[in-house]
Amino acid sequence: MSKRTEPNAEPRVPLSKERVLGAAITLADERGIASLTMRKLAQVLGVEAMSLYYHVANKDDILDGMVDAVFDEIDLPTNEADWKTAMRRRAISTRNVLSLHPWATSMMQSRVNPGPALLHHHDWVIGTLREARFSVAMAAHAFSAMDAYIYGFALQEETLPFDTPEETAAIAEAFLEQFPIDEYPHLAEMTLEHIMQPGYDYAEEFEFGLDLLLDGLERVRYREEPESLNS
Amino acid sequence: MSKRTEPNAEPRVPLSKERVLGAAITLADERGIASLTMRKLAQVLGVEAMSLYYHVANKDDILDGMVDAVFDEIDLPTNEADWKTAMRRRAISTRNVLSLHPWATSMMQSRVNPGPALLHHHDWVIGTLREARFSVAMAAHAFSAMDAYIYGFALQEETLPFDTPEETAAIAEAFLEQFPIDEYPHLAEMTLEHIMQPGYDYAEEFEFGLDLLLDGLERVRYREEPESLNS
DNA sequence: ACTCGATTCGTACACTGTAAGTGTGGGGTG
DNA sequence: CACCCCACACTTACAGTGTACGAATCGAGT
Repeated sequence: MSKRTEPNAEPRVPLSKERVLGAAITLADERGIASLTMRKLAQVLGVEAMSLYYHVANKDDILDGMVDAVFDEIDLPTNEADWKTAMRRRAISTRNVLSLHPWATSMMQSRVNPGPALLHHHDWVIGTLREARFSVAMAAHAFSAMDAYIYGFALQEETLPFDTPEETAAIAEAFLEQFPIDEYPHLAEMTLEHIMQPGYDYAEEFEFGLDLLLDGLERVRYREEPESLNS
Repeated sequence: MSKRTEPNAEPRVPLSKERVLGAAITLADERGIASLTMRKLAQVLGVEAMSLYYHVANKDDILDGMVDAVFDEIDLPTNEADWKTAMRRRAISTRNVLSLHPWATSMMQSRVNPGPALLHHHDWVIGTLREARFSVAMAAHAFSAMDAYIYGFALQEETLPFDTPEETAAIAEAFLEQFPIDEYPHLAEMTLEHIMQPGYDYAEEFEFGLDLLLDGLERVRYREEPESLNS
């Protein structure tokens, strides 16, 4: 008791919703979303748990804010003539952001209260498609397809038990020793001949599927109804 | 005290891992994954929480088992001549299964210990692609792209705040009243002209993106390296 | 110096997963 | 028939969670 008026104490930055959200994101990034508890978050901020509730309604409010902050990190290129290039850059930026904040992937779609960054992001995507002469219906289809792929890929990546190519090979090897190879021959083949090969990097898969989708969208761009894709 | 030897009592089915997993899945389906606690699960089974631990190592063990049970529900067509039809049916079945068990989507990729159903599933997918003369590398790309899309779509669908088209329109309307339309004109346009239109059903989006991907894969089927997709 | 609103904190409660130890009842053996 | 045994179920306990409620403290304006 008595750290009252020490002159050289911290400048005593007061708490704020922004500081709380920033600390929450850092904590989730570094220690995982499971470690994000009100008490630990307060500790990081040099404060008691209940103090947070003055700036934040409840934990869900924090999660909503974190998601919107992540949306805000996504790069939305301006003055990009080509819709495909714009979408490609947006997709790649989204994946980069999500791999910086792995906990976010499964939350990005699920938070109920959309924040301003989410709304702006969605508006930008739809607007870019519309300017490229996608019909409203087609833009909706394209948006849905692209984002399903982007978030699905991030979900897979997030939950992969390895981070680097070297780690991948090591885990694949350990995996092969454990399980009955002859029962799963194709899985074994792929593990041996592909995943364990030097230079394999799962992250490179992303652009393959992305370009598949974008090229497909280019083909149906002026179509009103999807109907038959086999031209 | 004293329900000892009542003749007409329940047949006294003993617990088992299968019964525990079954009850866990039912509970998660009906009340949400957040309601799946050891105590509630035990209660459903007419038992105390700690009794579960005789049949199950811990809660993670239950989650692993649930995921594998869900994989087992996915329909893997046999004797299907066409790889594309086989993959299409597998994808649609997966989506159906995931919409029956919404909690599963974000867990399917993340559980660390793969069960037999997961291994068999993956082996079947890779095998089907290999038989269709996809190279190992191409099969890996195709697998990754398809599953990213499937799980990403399920993730979006899971977390949509509405279940039926009518509900969708109602929520979209309520949404429009709340937010500054002129700040997000494209979002507003899509909401008004597309989502709120009678007959709109988000579920129909699935096959659009799926066919985009499958047609794209058909085009690159015999290619060794993805490189340039624009033929 | 005093007050008063803006912040922060202490205590408490219901709920979580699960470690460790205590029964118990039905089937196999004598 | 009595016995025992052990697979199974239960009791108790603990550390950790989010947060309701009310008290304490700070700092700026008079």
